[in-house]
Amino acid sequence: MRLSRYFLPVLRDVPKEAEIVSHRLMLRAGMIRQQASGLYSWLPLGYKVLMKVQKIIEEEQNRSGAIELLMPTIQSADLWRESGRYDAYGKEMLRIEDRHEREFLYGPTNEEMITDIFRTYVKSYKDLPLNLYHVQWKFRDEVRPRFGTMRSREFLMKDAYSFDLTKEDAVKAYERMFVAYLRTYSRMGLTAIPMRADTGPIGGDLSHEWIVLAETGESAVFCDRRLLDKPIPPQDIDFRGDLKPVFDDWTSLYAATEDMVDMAEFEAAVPEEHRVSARGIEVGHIFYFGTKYSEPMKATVTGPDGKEIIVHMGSYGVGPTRLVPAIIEAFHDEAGIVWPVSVAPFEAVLINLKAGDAECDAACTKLYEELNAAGIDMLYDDRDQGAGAKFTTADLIGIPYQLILGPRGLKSGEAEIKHRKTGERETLPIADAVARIVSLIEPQRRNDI
RNA sequence: CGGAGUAUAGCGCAGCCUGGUAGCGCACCUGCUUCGGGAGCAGGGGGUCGAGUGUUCGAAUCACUCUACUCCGACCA
Repeated sequence: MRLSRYFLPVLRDVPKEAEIVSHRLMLRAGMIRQQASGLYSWLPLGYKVLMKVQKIIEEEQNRSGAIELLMPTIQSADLWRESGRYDAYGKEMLRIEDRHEREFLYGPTNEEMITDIFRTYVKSYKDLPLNLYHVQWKFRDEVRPRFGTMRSREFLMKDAYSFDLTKEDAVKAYERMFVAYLRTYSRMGLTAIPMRADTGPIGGDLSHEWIVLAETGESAVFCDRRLLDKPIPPQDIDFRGDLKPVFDDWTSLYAATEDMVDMAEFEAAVPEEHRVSARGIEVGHIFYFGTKYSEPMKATVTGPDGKEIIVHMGSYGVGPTRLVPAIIEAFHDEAGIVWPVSVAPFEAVLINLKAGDAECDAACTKLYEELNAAGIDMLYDDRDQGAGAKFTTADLIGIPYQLILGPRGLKSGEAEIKHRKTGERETLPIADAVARIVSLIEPQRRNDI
């Protein structure tokens, strides 16, 4: 993408409403625009990151055996009356009436709707296990939206729903999602720790919140430091095999949020030198809730013995629109965002230090085309601007690698590569630049971890 | 929902107390010169001062009402 033809409204001044660093940086980097309290437009740069995050989530869901579909944002009130949640949900649910005065709502979650789909089509135990998911906008009318898209009213969420014949099978489904989540966060460069969680209004008795440690986190968390270095299950892990050892390994070490923590238990379970008490951002939540919805909504299958069996369900949520700021909270410095390659809006930026100079333009255009051809997601800063402005923009929007070329380098036949994360700079022959950029980026795409 | 604030150009702000032609920086447009860490000079465009009502000869400024937004707290599958 040529920056001169892109839409990137970066801000020099920080809008005063933004308090936390990710919100400030998302506004300054031209990623989002607030349209009303808790409602945001995703501008091109932000949208690009959001879609990369979504893609990783989808890839890992698919790998684990979950199947993607898409349900509407607007749901019928009748469906929610069946589960009893229409009245129970309260003011957080945005209720809507259509022209025929029928009652609808903007979905805050989709347990009812997916259960309806399931009960319509799935009749035999032979069709289980089944895990259906979608990535769709949700609306929860939060009393106090804040922190930009971290806690917005409209937000994007991947929600998966598992259906199994028995609790034992449902726990296996839970373990598959558990492993998928470990891999999902890891591919985004995040260290997310599963913590025992309260099941809340959704109900059930097995639940984990996924927490990224960050100073600006909304809740206090307590865990064992050894969780931070645990290896992530590999790409070729067998999702049809026994995942209990992985689950047990991760859940054997203490980790709990402030709602669930018992300090005496924490201190007994974790040697002092391994204790971490910090703040964290919730970036996902998974539940097993048994027959809470399947029973009132009559989601049953016929079992091997011909008897009707109520299915056991779980739901598994992760929010791309919250993950983007969470990643920024984890990866930034004084100059701006420092994206991990796997979710960076562009993998590298080519900085033409003297746009308008015929030789510089020609050399940069050639590099740009070669990098595109090599499959690098490139931004080319061809604007007629001073070098300083270009460096500042590149740093702010956090592109992992800056390939810098100007008249001076052109004369000596050398280009420069700046590593955004470390600040390290390397000078190399222009002819080697493309191969070098490729060799830096490819191992960090994390498609293969 | 309790408490505290804010609202003036795209963004950041001054002006308000003490009523009298709406300003500054950045951004934007034109021209020239620049070009390795947010360039310089000159010229230029852009505003129902959040909305309404009132007081007044005259309201961004004073009074009242409303709305939006932010922060702290409570809340947060």
